[in-house]
Amino acid sequence: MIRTHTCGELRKSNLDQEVRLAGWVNSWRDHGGLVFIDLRDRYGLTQVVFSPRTDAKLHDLARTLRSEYVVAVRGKVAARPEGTVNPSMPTGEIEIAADDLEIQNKAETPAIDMAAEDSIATAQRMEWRVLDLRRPVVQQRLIFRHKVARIMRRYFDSLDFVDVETPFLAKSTPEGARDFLVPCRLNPGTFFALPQSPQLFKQLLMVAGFDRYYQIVRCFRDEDLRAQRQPEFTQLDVEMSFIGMEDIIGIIEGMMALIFKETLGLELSLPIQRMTYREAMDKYGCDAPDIRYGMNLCDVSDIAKRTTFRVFTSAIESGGVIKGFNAKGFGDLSRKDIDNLQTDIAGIGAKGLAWLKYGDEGLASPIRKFFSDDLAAELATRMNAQKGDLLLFVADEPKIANTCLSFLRTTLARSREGIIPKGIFKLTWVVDFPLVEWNKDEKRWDSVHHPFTAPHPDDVGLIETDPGNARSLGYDLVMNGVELGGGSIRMHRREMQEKVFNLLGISPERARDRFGFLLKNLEYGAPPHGGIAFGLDRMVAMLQGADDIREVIAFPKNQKAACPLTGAPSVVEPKQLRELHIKLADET
RNA sequence: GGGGCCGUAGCUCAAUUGGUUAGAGUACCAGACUGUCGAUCUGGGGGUUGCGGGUUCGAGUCCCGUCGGCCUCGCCA
Repeated sequence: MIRTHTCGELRKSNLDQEVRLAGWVNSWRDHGGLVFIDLRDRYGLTQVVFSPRTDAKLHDLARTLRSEYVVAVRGKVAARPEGTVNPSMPTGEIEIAADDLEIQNKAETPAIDMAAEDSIATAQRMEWRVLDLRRPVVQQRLIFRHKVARIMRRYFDSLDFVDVETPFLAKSTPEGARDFLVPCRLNPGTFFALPQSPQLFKQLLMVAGFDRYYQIVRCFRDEDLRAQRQPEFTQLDVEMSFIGMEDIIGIIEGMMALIFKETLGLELSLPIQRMTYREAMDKYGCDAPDIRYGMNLCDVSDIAKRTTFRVFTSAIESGGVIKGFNAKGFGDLSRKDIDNLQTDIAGIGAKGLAWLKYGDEGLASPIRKFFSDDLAAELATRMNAQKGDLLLFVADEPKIANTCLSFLRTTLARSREGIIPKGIFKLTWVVDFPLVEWNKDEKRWDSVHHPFTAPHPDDVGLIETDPGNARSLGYDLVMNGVELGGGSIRMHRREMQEKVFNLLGISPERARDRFGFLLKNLEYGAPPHGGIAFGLDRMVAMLQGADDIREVIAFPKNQKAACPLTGAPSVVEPKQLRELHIKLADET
């Protein structure tokens, strides 16, 4: 037996036991006489001491130990002498008085600082990910992830959900994100697609009568990356039959409460609050609002209309709105700061940024002269402006105004300590999403959620008369301004599904080609059903206060979707391509 | 595809207005040291300032290009 105990478990109660430990040299302290080694494994650190009095040869060998050597030691658990107890270590009351040492493997000097808490460049860490993963802080994040997944599995199992695996080699559905394609040797010229999600399969499982399904499953999307986005990521996927939105919400709230309780020891107060999509857009300008702090958006079109400021009045005349918010306490921003903000939102499409500061003599700014005193007072009251505040406004079509103001609100809130409370989690459901959204470029209606989302029963009539105002039975769970998961009740009748495909401009032929297997099966006894999918990476990262999901993925990709550790993706042998009947296009 | 930031020792960073031989901490190597635990002390090695070009008497610093990394918008049904 190489080890009898782990490096995290020995205590005073083990005194005088003869033990064997194995692990990596976390640090070494050579006193000429005594040599101290902190031995590390997944479970913790234990100090090993080598004395020349015990065995001179052993002591000499111990002096050659260096960082990250893999060693096995044998020795007796000893109480540390008075005054040398280390209270910051769980094993700090004891040490191993070594009487044997075997160097299992030497190690090159680590390329990254193994002791660093953080602040190692991400690129360095990812290139040396194996060493990085050896660091206890990094290991703990993955272990935390394991615990979350285990809680989910236990929870759904206890509620009679069945874990069913669905194919990775699936059919391409070009309607959504870009697919990763996989050529099929046996069928020249054809390709599988890696699933963007198991959406269609889980619906088919409902038709098949599985009733309650869940899966923790990898999904693939060939889109540009972000800190919150990887080309392959993990979803908790859930689908249920004979239920409505309230059933799903209830089940998920139970799950969230359990996760909070068992991982962080926090009581999540249920039910989780809800807001409509409209309310989210009105107050926060986005569909995933961060409700941990204020500075809510406010429509002041009615006031702006009565000013003599052409930018405002003409925006309203052309169907736009004037929205803004009170950047509490940001009255000390300089002209340059505000110009920078304006530059930022110009990239989103804003034509300008109007502002007023509330100073010693009330509102002041270059545009103050367009406001009568009464109007200025009305504005100040409406926006609860006080001395030291900065009022920011965007005049534009609602979508652009909302996007810009939402950006400004979050940017300013993040720029100063104390605005966003730390260490708290604020959740909200967002419901009553629109069914579809007008795509200006393609001149068509696109699904807000996906093409299988059922319309709100009260709004079915609007599909033909006023699609833009039809609500869906979709719902998102949002935490601290990030969408954790989203789902919907699906259409289980073919006629309704075809009606929506028709609205989306998906012809019967195309629908049959892409989703024929779903449509056909909907005619063979599809139960009412619905579900939800959660971004596991995101959830786990946020629960640990990490803002990059790479922190909770063992081997993540970089921003160019490449694996810095293995070098994937890479070119392949011409022979492989020939077998797949693939010829590369000439490109320079 | 658009916009922005960054690239200096293994790692984290510094280097005045463009000005002498590019520094510090840490890591590494050697020596000293029997109670350290971020050990300490003494000494040492370590650089194509990502790469290429340009401006200049002189470039880590300025300009152009390129490569790499990161952020962001588009995109992500």
